[in-house]
Amino acid sequence: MAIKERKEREKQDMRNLIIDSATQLFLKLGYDKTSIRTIAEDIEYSPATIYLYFKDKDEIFFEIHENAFSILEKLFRAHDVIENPFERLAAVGRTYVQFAFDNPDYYDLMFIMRAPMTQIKNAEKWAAGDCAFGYVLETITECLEQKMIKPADKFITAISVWSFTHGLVSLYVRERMCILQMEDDVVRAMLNTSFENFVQNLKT
Amino acid sequence: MAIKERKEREKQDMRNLIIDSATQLFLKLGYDKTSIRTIAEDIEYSPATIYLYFKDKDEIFFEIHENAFSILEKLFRAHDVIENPFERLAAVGRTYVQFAFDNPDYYDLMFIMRAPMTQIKNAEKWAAGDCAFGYVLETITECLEQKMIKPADKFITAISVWSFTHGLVSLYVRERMCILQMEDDVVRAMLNTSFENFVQNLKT
DNA sequence: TGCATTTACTAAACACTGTTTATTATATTC
DNA sequence: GAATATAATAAACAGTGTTTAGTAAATGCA
Repeated sequence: MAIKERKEREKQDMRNLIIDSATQLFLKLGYDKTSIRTIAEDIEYSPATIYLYFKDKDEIFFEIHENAFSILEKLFRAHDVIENPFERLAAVGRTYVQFAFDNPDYYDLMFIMRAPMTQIKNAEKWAAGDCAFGYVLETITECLEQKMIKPADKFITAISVWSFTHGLVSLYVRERMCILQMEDDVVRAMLNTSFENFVQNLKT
Repeated sequence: MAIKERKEREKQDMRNLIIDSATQLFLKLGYDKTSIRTIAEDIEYSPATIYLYFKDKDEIFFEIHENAFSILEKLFRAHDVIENPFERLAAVGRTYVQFAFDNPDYYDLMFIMRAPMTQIKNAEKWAAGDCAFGYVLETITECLEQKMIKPADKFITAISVWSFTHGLVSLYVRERMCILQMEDDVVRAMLNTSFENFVQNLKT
């Protein structure tokens, strides 16, 4: 009975079709304008069909959120070749900032929006976030072992690095950097400078 | 003709009634569940009446957002008495973090949500934000003049201080600190420690 | 092959949302 | 007292996420 397997494949194909359409619409129109009806129209199915493959809208956006994390993780992994852990940490940070500038909608979904997080409420783990944070944590641990950055608890340091970088880009993404009354590229340059200063200050 | 003035007063009273109701509902039920209809029911008027006093929902929340800033500003001003600018900066930062912990909904509206910012799109200024950021900027300028913190551009330093602090609390408010898998009060303690470390590292 | 059952899908509805329009009742002016 | 201006609203519009009941096709079994 290969029918069961074919059905399984078709079910997965349909999920992919929905996710692909939702992702494309999300990046083009933003979260609010990507409604179940918009997706349904795009894939030429009725809105109700989508609910046969996903529990609710949040579940769709959790999947997009996970895909975005896998993109970021690949960008992180590209720095595995950097031997010096401090240089690797700096490179990962720059990649994080650049990713947010290049993909503000993905960044928003990954680190700011509430929508995808409702899926993890009182659940075991946030695997995708764990993976990205874990990468930073490992690199920081190496830096501490080799006494390349100021001695401190590794968790405190990881939280600090992440918070600082997230603060920079999230204030930008959510348009609070307008208080600077500066051109967009000037603001970005300042954020980059700010990040470089921060990283240098981590040094022993 | 004192009628015009009375009408003006009545118009302002009605605006206050709407804002007070909206604020109370927002703090109790959150942004999403505070609908125009909910507010209308609460003040015992029809939904359409609200539109005679406010352009749209965003305008209501912009006003709440401004009130929240005036609360934060008062808390900031309480530190005016601290002579040492570095100690003042540290105190303001602690107040900022505490404010976010105590009023997560206000904090969200002030620094994370898009809703109130649509009112300032391509406009002259974000007065409330300017005021709070200005206070930090002034304090940092004093610190730099008295060579109490590491020499750097005052804007870069202000952005850094704000970003770091915002990063800490916004990751907490938007529930990303769940990756730590720790009790809520432990997380808060770590965020406080992280902040104290950061402030100490600013020192010359 | 023919019939029963399961699966896949959808039209329509439900309960909401922000917002606008046409209408009515009240207050003010002349 | 009649004409005008103001204040408030009922009802509708165009959306939203989601559920329910019903249909048509594919599958399992005799």
